[in-house]
Amino acid sequence: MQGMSAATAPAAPLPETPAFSPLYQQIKALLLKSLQGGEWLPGQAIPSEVELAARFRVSQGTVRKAIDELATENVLVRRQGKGTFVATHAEQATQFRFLRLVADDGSPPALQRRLLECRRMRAPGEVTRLLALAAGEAAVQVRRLLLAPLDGVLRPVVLDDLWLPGTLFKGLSAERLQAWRGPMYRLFEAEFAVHMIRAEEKLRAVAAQADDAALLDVPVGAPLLSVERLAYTYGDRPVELRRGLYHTAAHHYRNELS
Amino acid sequence: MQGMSAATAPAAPLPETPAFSPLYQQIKALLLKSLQGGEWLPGQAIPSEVELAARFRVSQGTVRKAIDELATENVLVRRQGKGTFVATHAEQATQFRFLRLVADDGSPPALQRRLLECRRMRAPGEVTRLLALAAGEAAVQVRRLLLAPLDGVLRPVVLDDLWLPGTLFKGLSAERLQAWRGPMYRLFEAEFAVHMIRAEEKLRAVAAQADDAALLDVPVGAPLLSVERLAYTYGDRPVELRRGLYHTAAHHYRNELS
DNA sequence: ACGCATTTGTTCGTATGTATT
DNA sequence: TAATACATACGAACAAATGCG
Repeated sequence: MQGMSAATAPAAPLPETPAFSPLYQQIKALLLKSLQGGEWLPGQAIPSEVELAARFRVSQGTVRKAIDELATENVLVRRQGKGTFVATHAEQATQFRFLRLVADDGSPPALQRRLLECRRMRAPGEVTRLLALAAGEAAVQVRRLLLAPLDGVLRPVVLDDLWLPGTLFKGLSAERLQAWRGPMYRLFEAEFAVHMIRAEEKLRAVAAQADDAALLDVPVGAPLLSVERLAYTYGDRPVELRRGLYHTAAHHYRNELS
Repeated sequence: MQGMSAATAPAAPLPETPAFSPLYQQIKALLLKSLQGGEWLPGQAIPSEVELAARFRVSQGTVRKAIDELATENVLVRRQGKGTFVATHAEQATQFRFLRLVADDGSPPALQRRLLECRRMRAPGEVTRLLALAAGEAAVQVRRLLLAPLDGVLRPVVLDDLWLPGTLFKGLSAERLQAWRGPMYRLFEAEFAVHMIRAEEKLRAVAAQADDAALLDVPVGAPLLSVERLAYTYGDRPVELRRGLYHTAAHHYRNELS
Protein backbone atom coordinates (compact mmCIF):
# COMPACT_ATOMS: atom_id res chain seq x y z
CA MET A 1 0.00 0.00 0.00
CA GLN A 2 2.96 2.29 0.40
CA GLY A 3 2.72 3.31 -3.24
CA MET A 4 5.74 4.81 -4.91
CA SER A 5 7.76 7.02 -2.68
CA ALA A 6 10.73 8.84 -4.09
CA ALA A 7 13.09 6.25 -2.70
CA THR A 8 11.42 3.24 -4.28
CA ALA A 9 10.52 4.91 -7.58
CA PRO A 10 12.47 3.63 -10.55
CA ALA A 11 14.33 6.05 -12.78
CA ALA A 12 11.19 7.25 -14.48
CA PRO A 13 12.20 9.98 -16.92
CA LEU A 14 8.72 11.31 -17.57
CA PRO A 15 5.73 11.81 -15.29
CA GLU A 16 3.33 8.97 -15.99
CA THR A 17 -0.35 9.27 -15.30
CA PRO A 18 -0.49 8.50 -11.58
CA ALA A 19 3.29 8.48 -11.17
CA PHE A 20 2.70 8.37 -7.47
CA SER A 21 -0.08 9.57 -5.27
CA PRO A 22 -0.44 10.31 -1.57
CA LEU A 23 -1.53 7.51 0.69
CA TYR A 24 -4.89 9.10 1.39
CA GLN A 25 -5.59 9.30 -2.32
CA GLN A 26 -4.89 5.60 -2.66
CA ILE A 27 -7.25 4.94 0.24
CA LYS A 28 -9.85 7.11 -1.42
CA ALA A 29 -9.51 5.07 -4.61
CA LEU A 30 -9.92 1.85 -2.65
CA LEU A 31 -13.04 3.19 -0.95
CA LEU A 32 -14.47 4.16 -4.32
CA LYS A 33 -13.75 0.68 -5.63
CA SER A 34 -15.64 -0.85 -2.73
CA LEU A 35 -18.53 1.52 -3.35
CA GLN A 36 -18.54 0.73 -7.04
CA GLY A 37 -18.44 -2.99 -6.27
CA GLY A 38 -21.48 -2.68 -4.07
CA GLU A 39 -19.77 -3.67 -0.84
CA TRP A 40 -21.64 -0.81 0.87
CA LEU A 41 -25.01 0.21 -0.51
CA PRO A 42 -26.62 3.66 -0.56
CA GLY A 43 -27.91 4.57 2.87
CA GLN A 44 -25.75 2.01 4.62
CA ALA A 45 -22.90 2.83 6.98
CA ILE A 46 -19.36 2.09 5.94
CA PRO A 47 -16.97 0.67 8.57
CA SER A 48 -15.73 3.08 11.21
CA GLU A 49 -12.56 5.04 10.70
CA VAL A 50 -10.59 2.85 13.09
CA GLU A 51 -11.77 -0.30 11.34
CA LEU A 52 -10.81 1.07 7.95
CA ALA A 53 -7.47 2.23 9.31
CA ALA A 54 -6.77 -1.31 10.53
CA ARG A 55 -7.95 -2.83 7.27
CA PHE A 56 -5.72 -0.64 5.15
CA ARG A 57 -2.85 -0.56 7.65
CA VAL A 58 -2.75 3.21 7.81
CA SER A 59 -3.45 5.73 10.54
CA GLN A 60 -6.95 6.92 11.34
CA GLY A 61 -6.01 10.39 10.19
CA THR A 62 -5.17 9.16 6.73
CA VAL A 63 -8.51 7.37 6.41
CA ARG A 64 -10.13 10.51 7.70
CA LYS A 65 -8.64 12.66 5.00
CA ALA A 66 -9.79 10.25 2.31
CA ILE A 67 -13.31 10.22 3.74
CA ASP A 68 -13.23 14.00 4.04
CA GLU A 69 -12.79 14.36 0.30
CA LEU A 70 -15.51 11.85 -0.48
CA ALA A 71 -17.80 13.70 1.90
CA THR A 72 -17.22 17.07 0.25
CA GLU A 73 -17.96 15.38 -3.08
CA ASN A 74 -21.26 14.19 -1.60
CA VAL A 75 -20.33 10.58 -2.16
CA LEU A 76 -20.35 9.89 1.58
CA VAL A 77 -22.19 11.58 4.43
CA ARG A 78 -20.71 11.87 7.93
CA ARG A 79 -22.90 11.85 11.00
CA GLN A 80 -21.23 12.54 14.30
CA GLY A 81 -21.77 9.77 16.80
CA LYS A 82 -23.38 7.50 14.25
CA GLY A 83 -20.95 6.80 11.48
CA THR A 84 -20.24 7.54 7.86
CA PHE A 85 -22.92 6.60 5.34
CA VAL A 86 -23.13 6.08 1.62
CA ALA A 87 -25.01 8.99 0.11
CA THR A 88 -28.44 8.24 -1.28
CA HIS A 89 -31.11 10.06 -3.19
CA ALA A 90 -33.68 8.84 -0.69
CA GLU A 91 -33.44 11.38 2.10
CA GLN A 92 -35.54 14.47 2.24
CA ALA A 93 -32.53 16.74 2.48
CA THR A 94 -30.72 15.34 -0.51
CA GLN A 95 -33.81 14.33 -2.42
CA PHE A 96 -33.51 17.22 -4.81
CA ARG A 97 -29.74 17.33 -4.88
CA PHE A 98 -29.75 17.49 -8.66
CA LEU A 99 -32.89 19.59 -9.09
CA ARG A 100 -32.18 23.30 -9.10
CA LEU A 101 -35.74 24.34 -9.84
CA VAL A 102 -37.12 26.80 -7.30
CA ALA A 103 -40.41 28.65 -7.12
CA ASP A 104 -39.93 32.39 -7.51
CA ASP A 105 -40.98 33.00 -3.91
CA GLY A 106 -38.19 30.69 -2.83
CA SER A 107 -40.44 27.98 -1.50
CA PRO A 108 -39.79 24.30 -2.22
CA PRO A 109 -41.37 23.23 -5.51
CA ALA A 110 -43.74 20.47 -4.23
CA LEU A 111 -43.94 18.75 -7.57
CA GLN A 112 -46.34 16.10 -8.84
CA ARG A 113 -45.32 13.62 -11.50
CA ARG A 114 -47.19 12.45 -14.55
CA LEU A 115 -45.64 9.67 -16.57
CA LEU A 116 -46.06 10.09 -20.30
CA GLU A 117 -44.06 7.26 -21.76
CA CYS A 118 -41.61 4.47 -21.00
CA ARG A 119 -40.39 2.37 -23.84
CA ARG A 120 -37.43 0.29 -24.87
CA MET A 121 -35.80 0.83 -28.24
CA ARG A 122 -32.56 1.04 -30.16
CA ALA A 123 -30.74 4.13 -28.97
CA PRO A 124 -30.59 7.02 -31.43
CA GLY A 125 -27.19 8.19 -32.58
CA GLU A 126 -26.67 11.04 -30.18
CA VAL A 127 -27.81 8.97 -27.21
CA THR A 128 -25.45 6.20 -28.24
CA ARG A 129 -22.61 8.68 -28.36
CA LEU A 130 -23.28 10.52 -25.11
CA LEU A 131 -23.99 7.38 -23.08
CA ALA A 132 -21.02 5.64 -24.70
CA LEU A 133 -23.15 2.70 -25.83
CA ALA A 134 -22.23 0.13 -28.44
CA ALA A 135 -23.72 0.76 -31.86
CA GLY A 136 -27.28 -0.50 -32.03
CA GLU A 137 -27.50 -1.07 -28.28
CA ALA A 138 -30.87 -0.78 -26.57
CA ALA A 139 -31.97 2.18 -24.48
CA VAL A 140 -34.97 3.02 -22.34
CA GLN A 141 -36.73 6.27 -22.99
CA VAL A 142 -38.83 7.88 -20.27
CA ARG A 143 -40.94 10.96 -20.69
CA ARG A 144 -42.76 12.68 -17.88
CA LEU A 145 -44.29 15.92 -16.71
CA LEU A 146 -43.65 17.66 -13.41
CA LEU A 147 -46.52 19.82 -12.20
CA ALA A 148 -46.73 22.46 -9.51
CA PRO A 149 -49.77 24.17 -8.03
CA LEU A 150 -50.27 27.76 -9.16
CA ASP A 151 -53.12 29.60 -7.47
CA GLY A 152 -54.45 26.25 -6.39
CA VAL A 153 -54.41 24.76 -9.85
CA LEU A 154 -51.89 22.15 -10.93
CA ARG A 155 -49.89 23.45 -13.86
CA PRO A 156 -47.12 21.72 -15.84
CA VAL A 157 -43.66 23.14 -15.17
CA VAL A 158 -41.14 20.62 -16.43
CA LEU A 159 -41.18 18.24 -19.36
CA ASP A 160 -38.49 15.61 -18.87
CA ASP A 161 -37.08 13.33 -21.54
CA LEU A 162 -34.73 10.62 -20.26
CA TRP A 163 -32.53 8.04 -21.92
CA LEU A 164 -31.03 5.14 -19.99
CA PRO A 165 -28.77 2.27 -21.07
CA GLY A 166 -31.02 -0.71 -21.73
CA THR A 167 -28.59 -3.23 -20.29
CA LEU A 168 -28.49 -1.52 -16.91
CA PHE A 169 -32.22 -0.94 -16.61
CA LYS A 170 -33.61 -4.32 -17.59
CA GLY A 171 -36.91 -4.47 -15.73
CA LEU A 172 -37.79 -0.79 -16.01
CA SER A 173 -41.36 -0.31 -17.20
CA ALA A 174 -44.17 2.21 -17.05
CA GLU A 175 -45.85 0.12 -14.33
CA ARG A 176 -42.69 0.10 -12.26
CA LEU A 177 -42.35 3.86 -12.57
CA GLN A 178 -46.02 4.48 -11.86
CA ALA A 179 -45.96 2.35 -8.74
CA TRP A 180 -42.86 4.01 -7.33
CA ARG A 181 -43.31 6.64 -4.65
CA GLY A 182 -40.24 8.75 -4.17
CA PRO A 183 -37.41 10.20 -6.21
CA MET A 184 -36.65 8.42 -9.46
CA TYR A 185 -32.95 8.28 -8.65
CA ARG A 186 -33.86 6.38 -5.52
CA LEU A 187 -35.69 3.82 -7.63
CA PHE A 188 -32.58 3.48 -9.75
CA GLU A 189 -30.50 2.86 -6.64
CA ALA A 190 -32.87 0.38 -5.08
CA GLU A 191 -33.98 -1.63 -8.10
CA PHE A 192 -31.16 -1.30 -10.59
CA ALA A 193 -28.12 -0.66 -8.42
CA VAL A 194 -27.31 2.47 -10.39
CA HIS A 195 -26.24 5.36 -8.19
CA MET A 196 -25.89 8.84 -9.68
CA ILE A 197 -23.07 10.74 -8.04
CA ARG A 198 -22.38 13.61 -10.42
CA ALA A 199 -23.93 15.39 -13.38
CA GLU A 200 -23.12 18.00 -15.99
CA GLU A 201 -25.79 20.31 -17.30
CA LYS A 202 -26.00 22.55 -20.35
CA LEU A 203 -28.59 25.28 -20.20
CA ARG A 204 -30.04 27.34 -23.01
CA ALA A 205 -33.20 29.19 -23.90
CA VAL A 206 -35.31 27.67 -26.67
CA ALA A 207 -38.66 28.33 -28.30
CA ALA A 208 -41.44 25.86 -27.54
CA GLN A 209 -42.26 23.50 -30.40
CA ALA A 210 -45.85 22.49 -31.02
CA ASP A 211 -45.88 19.17 -29.17
CA ASP A 212 -43.87 20.39 -26.19
CA ALA A 213 -45.95 23.56 -26.03
CA ALA A 214 -49.13 21.51 -25.84
CA LEU A 215 -47.80 19.37 -23.01
CA LEU A 216 -46.52 22.35 -21.05
CA ASP A 217 -49.63 24.38 -21.76
CA VAL A 218 -47.77 27.32 -23.26
CA PRO A 219 -48.07 29.00 -26.68
CA VAL A 220 -45.95 27.72 -29.52
CA GLY A 221 -42.75 29.74 -29.57
CA ALA A 222 -42.86 30.56 -25.87
CA PRO A 223 -39.38 30.75 -24.31
CA LEU A 224 -38.44 27.63 -22.37
CA LEU A 225 -35.34 26.78 -20.39
CA SER A 226 -33.69 23.71 -21.87
CA VAL A 227 -31.61 21.73 -19.38
CA GLU A 228 -29.57 18.93 -20.88
CA ARG A 229 -28.09 16.69 -18.23
CA LEU A 230 -25.55 13.93 -18.44
CA ALA A 231 -25.44 12.02 -15.14
CA TYR A 232 -22.58 9.81 -14.07
CA THR A 233 -22.14 6.92 -11.68
CA TYR A 234 -18.90 5.63 -10.15
CA GLY A 235 -15.92 5.60 -12.43
CA ASP A 236 -17.16 8.54 -14.48
CA ARG A 237 -19.51 6.30 -16.37
CA PRO A 238 -22.42 8.19 -17.98
CA VAL A 239 -25.68 6.40 -17.26
CA GLU A 240 -28.41 8.91 -17.91
CA LEU A 241 -29.10 11.50 -20.55
CA ARG A 242 -31.91 13.83 -19.64
CA ARG A 243 -33.36 16.78 -21.40
CA GLY A 244 -35.71 18.93 -19.37
CA LEU A 245 -37.80 21.79 -20.67
CA TYR A 246 -38.59 24.19 -17.85
CA HIS A 247 -41.44 26.66 -18.02
CA THR A 248 -39.88 29.49 -16.04
CA ALA A 249 -42.82 31.82 -15.59
CA ALA A 250 -43.24 31.24 -11.87
CA HIS A 251 -40.10 29.18 -11.27
CA HIS A 252 -36.41 29.57 -11.95
CA TYR A 253 -33.16 27.63 -11.95
CA ARG A 254 -31.03 28.52 -8.99
CA ASN A 255 -27.26 28.35 -8.98
CA GLU A 256 -24.58 29.24 -6.49
CA LEU A 257 -21.15 30.44 -7.62
CA SER A 258 -17.98 30.56 -5.59
CA MET B 1 -8.52 32.16 21.85
CA GLN B 2 -8.95 28.79 23.54
CA GLY B 3 -12.67 28.86 23.02
CA MET B 4 -14.94 27.32 25.57
CA SER B 5 -13.75 23.78 25.97
CA ALA B 6 -13.86 22.95 29.62
CA ALA B 7 -10.55 21.17 29.90
CA THR B 8 -8.24 23.33 27.85
CA ALA B 9 -9.68 26.78 28.55
CA PRO B 10 -7.44 28.96 30.72
CA ALA B 11 -8.91 31.39 33.19
CA ALA B 12 -9.37 33.95 30.44
CA PRO B 13 -12.91 35.28 30.27
CA LEU B 14 -13.22 35.82 26.56
CA PRO B 15 -15.60 38.25 24.90
CA GLU B 16 -16.56 35.81 22.17
CA THR B 17 -19.41 36.54 19.83
CA PRO B 18 -20.20 32.98 18.76
CA ALA B 19 -21.51 31.34 21.91
CA PHE B 20 -19.00 28.69 21.21
CA SER B 21 -17.49 27.20 18.12
CA PRO B 22 -14.50 25.06 17.25
CA LEU B 23 -11.16 26.76 17.46
CA TYR B 24 -10.51 26.46 13.75
CA GLN B 25 -13.82 28.17 13.03
CA GLN B 26 -12.80 31.05 15.25
CA ILE B 27 -9.49 31.24 13.41
CA LYS B 28 -11.35 31.19 10.13
CA ALA B 29 -13.49 34.09 11.28
CA LEU B 30 -10.40 36.04 12.32
CA LEU B 31 -8.79 35.42 8.95
CA LEU B 32 -11.95 36.62 7.22
CA LYS B 33 -11.92 39.74 9.36
CA SER B 34 -8.36 40.49 8.33
CA LEU B 35 -9.28 39.93 4.70
CA GLN B 36 -12.30 42.16 5.02
CA GLY B 37 -10.19 44.81 6.70
CA GLY B 38 -7.76 44.81 3.82
CA GLU B 39 -4.79 43.57 5.82
CA TRP B 40 -3.98 41.23 2.91
CA LEU B 41 -4.99 42.27 -0.58
CA PRO B 42 -6.06 40.08 -3.52
CA GLY B 43 -3.07 38.37 -5.05
CA GLN B 44 -0.90 38.88 -1.98
CA ALA B 45 0.38 36.11 0.26
CA ILE B 46 -0.95 35.80 3.77
CA PRO B 47 1.49 34.91 6.57
CA SER B 48 2.73 31.35 6.69
CA GLU B 49 0.89 28.72 8.68
CA VAL B 50 3.51 28.72 11.44
CA GLU B 51 3.38 32.49 11.73
CA LEU B 52 -0.39 32.47 11.97
CA ALA B 53 -0.24 29.65 14.49
CA ALA B 54 2.08 31.74 16.65
CA ARG B 55 -0.05 34.85 16.23
CA PHE B 56 -3.25 33.09 17.26
CA ARG B 57 -1.59 30.84 19.81
CA VAL B 58 -2.89 27.64 18.28
CA SER B 59 -1.25 24.71 16.59
CA GLN B 60 -0.33 24.76 12.94
CA GLY B 61 -2.86 22.03 12.28
CA THR B 62 -5.67 24.20 13.53
CA VAL B 63 -4.63 27.09 11.30
CA ARG B 64 -4.35 24.62 8.47
CA LYS B 65 -7.90 23.45 8.89
CA ALA B 66 -9.18 27.01 8.87
CA ILE B 67 -7.22 27.76 5.71
CA ASP B 68 -8.43 24.52 4.16
CA GLU B 69 -12.01 25.67 4.37
CA LEU B 70 -11.24 29.10 2.98
CA ALA B 71 -9.36 27.43 0.15
CA THR B 72 -12.27 25.17 -0.79
CA GLU B 73 -14.48 28.25 -0.76
CA ASN B 74 -12.06 29.86 -3.21
CA VAL B 75 -11.33 32.69 -0.81
CA LEU B 76 -7.69 31.66 -0.50
CA VAL B 77 -5.42 29.77 -2.87
CA ARG B 78 -2.67 27.46 -1.63
CA ARG B 79 0.53 27.00 -3.57
CA GLN B 80 2.91 24.39 -2.30
CA GLY B 81 6.33 25.77 -1.60
CA LYS B 82 5.24 29.34 -2.14
CA GLY B 83 2.55 30.21 0.34
CA THR B 84 -1.15 30.88 0.65
CA PHE B 85 -2.56 33.74 -1.38
CA VAL B 86 -5.68 35.84 -1.38
CA ALA B 87 -7.80 34.84 -4.34
CA THR B 88 -8.14 37.37 -7.13
CA HIS B 89 -10.08 37.72 -10.33
CA ALA B 90 -6.90 38.66 -12.13
CA GLU B 91 -5.42 35.29 -13.00
CA GLN B 92 -6.12 33.52 -16.23
CA ALA B 93 -7.32 30.39 -14.48
CA THR B 94 -9.81 32.15 -12.24
CA GLN B 95 -10.57 34.96 -14.62
CA PHE B 96 -13.90 33.51 -15.57
CA ARG B 97 -14.70 31.98 -12.23
CA PHE B 98 -18.19 33.45 -12.30
CA LEU B 99 -18.83 33.15 -16.03
CA ARG B 100 -20.43 29.84 -16.98
CA LEU B 101 -20.88 30.69 -20.63
CA VAL B 102 -19.30 28.15 -22.96
CA ALA B 103 -19.28 27.84 -26.74
CA ASP B 104 -21.18 24.77 -27.90
CA ASP B 105 -17.99 23.15 -29.14
CA GLY B 106 -16.59 23.48 -25.63
CA SER B 107 -13.94 26.02 -26.51
CA PRO B 108 -13.29 29.06 -24.34
CA PRO B 109 -15.56 31.95 -25.29
CA ALA B 110 -12.91 34.57 -26.26
CA LEU B 111 -15.21 37.49 -25.70
CA GLN B 112 -14.91 41.11 -26.72
CA ARG B 113 -16.51 43.88 -24.71
CA ARG B 114 -18.49 46.85 -25.88
CA LEU B 115 -19.51 49.39 -23.27
CA LEU B 116 -22.98 50.81 -23.79
CA GLU B 117 -23.55 52.95 -20.77
CA CYS B 118 -22.21 53.96 -17.38
CA ARG B 119 -24.19 56.40 -15.35
CA ARG B 120 -24.83 57.39 -11.78
CA MET B 121 -28.38 57.76 -10.51
CA ARG B 122 -30.77 57.15 -7.65
CA ALA B 123 -31.21 53.41 -7.35
CA PRO B 124 -34.58 52.04 -8.43
CA GLY B 125 -36.69 50.25 -5.86
CA GLU B 126 -35.71 46.71 -6.62
CA VAL B 127 -32.03 47.57 -6.79
CA THR B 128 -32.28 49.34 -3.46
CA ARG B 129 -33.88 46.28 -1.93
CA LEU B 130 -31.52 43.66 -3.37
CA LEU B 131 -28.35 45.64 -2.67
CA ALA B 132 -29.65 46.58 0.77
CA LEU B 133 -29.17 50.29 0.11
CA ALA B 134 -30.69 53.14 2.05
CA ALA B 135 -33.76 54.68 0.45
CA GLY B 136 -32.80 57.14 -2.24
CA GLU B 137 -29.15 56.12 -2.20
CA ALA B 138 -27.12 56.45 -5.37
CA ALA B 139 -26.19 53.58 -7.66
CA VAL B 140 -24.03 53.13 -10.73
CA GLN B 141 -25.58 51.43 -13.71
CA VAL B 142 -23.38 49.79 -16.31
CA ARG B 143 -24.58 48.26 -19.55
CA ARG B 144 -22.38 46.38 -21.95
CA LEU B 145 -22.32 43.83 -24.72
CA LEU B 146 -20.11 40.76 -24.92
CA LEU B 147 -19.38 39.59 -28.45
CA ALA B 148 -17.93 36.37 -29.80
CA PRO B 149 -16.73 35.54 -33.29
CA LEU B 150 -19.08 33.28 -35.27
CA ASP B 151 -17.77 32.17 -38.64
CA GLY B 152 -15.25 34.94 -38.44
CA VAL B 153 -17.81 37.65 -37.72
CA LEU B 154 -18.19 39.26 -34.31
CA ARG B 155 -21.72 38.66 -33.03
CA PRO B 156 -23.31 39.83 -29.76
CA VAL B 157 -23.85 37.04 -27.25
CA VAL B 158 -24.46 38.64 -23.87
CA LEU B 159 -26.17 41.85 -22.88
CA ASP B 160 -25.18 42.75 -19.33
CA ASP B 161 -26.94 45.19 -17.06
CA LEU B 162 -25.14 45.95 -13.79
CA TRP B 163 -26.02 47.90 -10.69
CA LEU B 164 -23.42 48.86 -8.10
CA PRO B 165 -23.69 50.79 -4.81
CA GLY B 166 -22.72 54.39 -5.58
CA THR B 167 -20.88 54.89 -2.31
CA LEU B 168 -18.51 52.01 -2.98
CA PHE B 169 -17.79 52.87 -6.61
CA LYS B 170 -17.13 56.58 -6.41
CA GLY B 171 -14.80 57.18 -9.33
CA LEU B 172 -16.33 54.64 -11.70
CA SER B 173 -16.95 56.14 -15.12
CA ALA B 174 -17.30 55.11 -18.74
CA GLU B 175 -13.74 56.30 -19.39
CA ARG B 176 -12.41 54.22 -16.54
CA LEU B 177 -14.21 51.14 -17.84
CA GLN B 178 -13.15 51.75 -21.42
CA ALA B 179 -9.53 52.13 -20.49
CA TRP B 180 -9.42 48.98 -18.40
CA ARG B 181 -7.94 45.87 -19.95
CA GLY B 182 -8.87 42.74 -18.06
CA PRO B 183 -11.76 41.33 -16.09
CA MET B 184 -14.15 43.89 -14.64
CA TYR B 185 -14.03 42.21 -11.24
CA ARG B 186 -10.28 42.78 -11.25
CA LEU B 187 -10.89 46.49 -11.81
CA PHE B 188 -13.23 46.47 -8.85
CA GLU B 189 -10.54 44.83 -6.69
CA ALA B 190 -7.75 47.12 -7.79
CA GLU B 191 -9.52 50.47 -7.93
CA PHE B 192 -12.39 50.18 -5.51
CA ALA B 193 -11.23 47.54 -3.04
CA VAL B 194 -14.36 45.52 -3.65
CA HIS B 195 -13.69 41.80 -3.94
CA MET B 196 -16.45 39.46 -5.09
CA ILE B 197 -16.20 36.12 -3.37
CA ARG B 198 -19.58 34.52 -3.95
CA ALA B 199 -22.69 34.93 -6.09
CA GLU B 200 -26.20 33.60 -6.46
CA GLU B 201 -27.82 33.31 -9.85
CA LYS B 202 -31.41 32.87 -10.98
CA LEU B 203 -31.88 31.57 -14.50
CA ARG B 204 -34.95 31.65 -16.66
CA ALA B 205 -35.95 31.75 -20.30
CA VAL B 206 -37.48 34.99 -21.54
CA ALA B 207 -38.65 36.46 -24.82
CA ALA B 208 -36.50 39.23 -26.29
CA GLN B 209 -38.01 42.71 -25.98
CA ALA B 210 -37.56 45.18 -28.80
CA ASP B 211 -34.58 47.11 -27.41
CA ASP B 212 -32.72 44.06 -26.16
CA ALA B 213 -33.45 42.22 -29.40
CA ALA B 214 -31.92 45.05 -31.39
CA LEU B 215 -28.75 45.06 -29.30
CA LEU B 216 -28.37 41.30 -29.45
CA ASP B 217 -29.28 41.16 -33.11
CA VAL B 218 -32.10 38.67 -32.67
CA PRO B 219 -35.78 38.88 -33.62
CA VAL B 220 -38.22 40.30 -31.12
CA GLY B 221 -39.64 37.44 -29.10
CA ALA B 222 -36.58 35.24 -29.58
CA PRO B 223 -35.85 33.05 -26.54
CA LEU B 224 -33.04 34.41 -24.37
CA LEU B 225 -31.45 33.05 -21.23
CA SER B 226 -31.88 35.54 -18.42
CA VAL B 227 -29.22 35.29 -15.71
CA GLU B 228 -29.85 37.43 -12.66
CA ARG B 229 -26.84 37.55 -10.40
CA LEU B 230 -26.38 38.90 -6.91
CA ALA B 231 -22.70 39.01 -6.02
CA TYR B 232 -21.38 39.25 -2.47
CA THR B 233 -18.19 40.43 -0.87
CA TYR B 234 -16.88 39.58 2.62
CA GLY B 235 -19.47 39.45 5.32
CA ASP B 236 -22.25 38.37 2.96
CA ARG B 237 -22.65 41.92 1.79
CA PRO B 238 -24.33 42.18 -1.63
CA VAL B 239 -22.39 44.60 -3.82
CA GLU B 240 -23.47 43.88 -7.35
CA LEU B 241 -26.74 43.17 -9.06
CA ARG B 242 -26.33 41.97 -12.60
CA ARG B 243 -28.82 40.88 -15.17
CA GLY B 244 -27.42 39.18 -18.22
CA LEU B 245 -29.33 38.21 -21.33
CA TYR B 246 -27.57 35.35 -23.09
CA HIS B 247 -28.19 34.52 -26.72
CA THR B 248 -27.77 30.75 -26.54
CA ALA B 249 -27.77 29.81 -30.20
CA ALA B 250 -24.09 28.86 -30.35
CA HIS B 251 -23.29 29.06 -26.64
CA HIS B 252 -24.71 27.60 -23.46
CA TYR B 253 -24.53 27.92 -19.70
CA ARG B 254 -22.55 25.10 -18.17
CA ASN B 255 -23.15 23.77 -14.70
CA GLU B 256 -21.74 20.94 -12.67
CA LEU B 257 -23.83 19.11 -10.07
CA SER B 258 -22.59 16.90 -7.27
C1' DA C 1 -32.59 8.74 34.48
C1' DC C 2 -28.06 7.49 34.22
C1' DG C 3 -23.92 5.83 32.63
C1' DC C 4 -21.22 3.47 29.18
C1' DA C 5 -19.46 2.25 24.72
C1' DT C 6 -19.06 3.70 20.01
C1' DT C 7 -18.23 7.01 16.45
C1' DT C 8 -17.10 11.19 14.47
C1' DG C 9 -15.18 15.98 15.60
C1' DT C 10 -11.48 18.86 17.38
C1' DT C 11 -6.81 19.91 18.86
C1' DC C 12 -2.23 19.22 19.72
C1' DG C 13 2.50 17.61 18.65
C1' DT C 14 6.06 15.66 15.74
C1' DA C 15 8.33 14.02 11.74
C1' DT C 16 9.05 13.72 6.98
C1' DG C 17 8.14 14.66 1.97
C1' DT C 18 7.85 17.91 -1.87
C1' DA C 19 7.94 22.35 -4.29
C1' DT C 20 9.90 26.87 -4.65
C1' DT C 21 13.37 30.28 -4.31
C1' DT D 1 22.78 23.67 -1.39
C1' DA D 2 20.06 25.66 1.99
C1' DA D 3 16.00 27.81 3.72
C1' DT D 4 11.14 28.26 3.57
C1' DA D 5 6.43 26.92 2.79
C1' DC D 6 2.89 23.87 2.12
C1' DA D 7 1.63 18.59 1.96
C1' DT D 8 1.44 14.20 3.99
C1' DA D 9 1.39 10.91 7.72
C1' DC D 10 1.41 9.22 12.30
C1' DG D 11 -0.01 9.18 17.13
C1' DA D 12 -2.51 10.74 21.10
C1' DA D 13 -6.04 12.80 23.77
C1' DC D 14 -10.33 14.78 24.73
C1' DA D 15 -15.10 16.66 23.17
C1' DA D 16 -19.64 15.92 21.48
C1' DA D 17 -23.39 13.19 19.63
C1' DT D 18 -25.67 8.90 19.57
C1' DG D 19 -27.67 4.63 21.06
C1' DC D 20 -28.13 1.00 24.29
C1' DG D 21 -28.72 -1.24 28.60
